[in-house]
Amino acid sequence: MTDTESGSAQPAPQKRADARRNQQRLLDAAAAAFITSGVDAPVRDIATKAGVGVGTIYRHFPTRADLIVAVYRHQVEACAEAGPTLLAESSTPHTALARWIDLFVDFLVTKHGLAEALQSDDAAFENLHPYFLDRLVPVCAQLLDTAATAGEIVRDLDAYELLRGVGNLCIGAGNDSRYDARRLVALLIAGLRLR
Amino acid sequence: MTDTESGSAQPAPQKRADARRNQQRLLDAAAAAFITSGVDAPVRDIATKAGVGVGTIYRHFPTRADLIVAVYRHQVEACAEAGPTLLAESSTPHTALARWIDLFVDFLVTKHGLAEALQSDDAAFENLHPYFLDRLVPVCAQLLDTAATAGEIVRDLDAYELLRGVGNLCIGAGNDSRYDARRLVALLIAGLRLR
DNA sequence: GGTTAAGCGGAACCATGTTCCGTATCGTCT
DNA sequence: AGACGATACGGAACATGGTTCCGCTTAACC
Repeated sequence: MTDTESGSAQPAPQKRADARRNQQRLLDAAAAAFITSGVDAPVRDIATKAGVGVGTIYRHFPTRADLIVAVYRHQVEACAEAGPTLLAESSTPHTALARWIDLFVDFLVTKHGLAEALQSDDAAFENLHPYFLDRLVPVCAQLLDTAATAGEIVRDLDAYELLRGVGNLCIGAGNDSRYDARRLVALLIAGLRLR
Repeated sequence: MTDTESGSAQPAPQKRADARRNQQRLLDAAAAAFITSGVDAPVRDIATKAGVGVGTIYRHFPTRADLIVAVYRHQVEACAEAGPTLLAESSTPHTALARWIDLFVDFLVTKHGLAEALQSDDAAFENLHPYFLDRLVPVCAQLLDTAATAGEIVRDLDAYELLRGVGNLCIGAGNDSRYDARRLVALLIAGLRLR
């Protein structure tokens, strides 16, 4: 699926074996660290866990966002691909939209601190926006548009704004039993409905 | 209103003049710094702007939250007091609720980074939650309860959750013209309505 | 085995928050 | 006025975490 190896022509000079090995170790260590300490686990910790020096982490993943993207790429892809599927399988476009948003929320609340990072304007996370947005906004837009065309929801909200809103609502879910992000997201989606 | 001076008895030994002067300077400098650099403006910057040493800032405001609270206390009070007033003046409880939430949103989006800080689990901001919540949750609860009793909105959402949700939605407003927190908050409030 | 460039490690540097203590100043008492 | 103790001050020193850089290692190829 990705553009690594077996590509069209020459531009893949095949990295050295130790480089590939270290990259994998870093991904594993980062995934583990993200679970225990959240997505802003100290760089040194991740490097130590992977048994490499800090320099190596920066060589493979220049910014923290690159590392996060690499770790979660599969899941984001899965979420993106679920959009059309749900649209085909659900009884109404609004149902599909609601279910898809559920997937998105699940993804965010299970990754400690990811929602925060996504909204943060910290330079380290800057590349996170483009990646998530490029991949998910079109999917969400299609769901919104289909539902709007079916006359189920209001028209004047674009996918970007909705995704950011949902992402924002997910901030701090998980840390606080009195706050249930899913319920608020559900209210937001309910607010979209035409009455 | 506050419990400073002219109190009941002995426990106010009257601070030294330079201490009071520095405290005021710090408040002014912090207010200015918060506008230009957000609520996490570097401690040293604020101290320099106020013409004092960093030690002085910590003596007067042990945590950043204390400083933020001191700077914005008036406005939080005003917001809290507006609750009953709106309830008395508005045509319906739901209108009062919507207007009050508007005030709250206005407050948050005009203070660069305050919404972020409010939701952050950073230890430095820990005292921010109690203050805001103690002051505003009861007000919001009364608005919610009145509207629910009037049969205008759903019952199963408590004030804490709503305020956190609205606070979350305000994160990053102001930095991004494509994201309009007010619109999403309005949708959320719309989602509360019984239909 | 010899050569070379990709890759590595981690010391060093920078930015920030936080603590601590020697010194300066205030307020008061004589 | 002068002295004295308590209060408050400043900023150096320390802690933490991100980021850079360069001398050394080693995989890959001849």
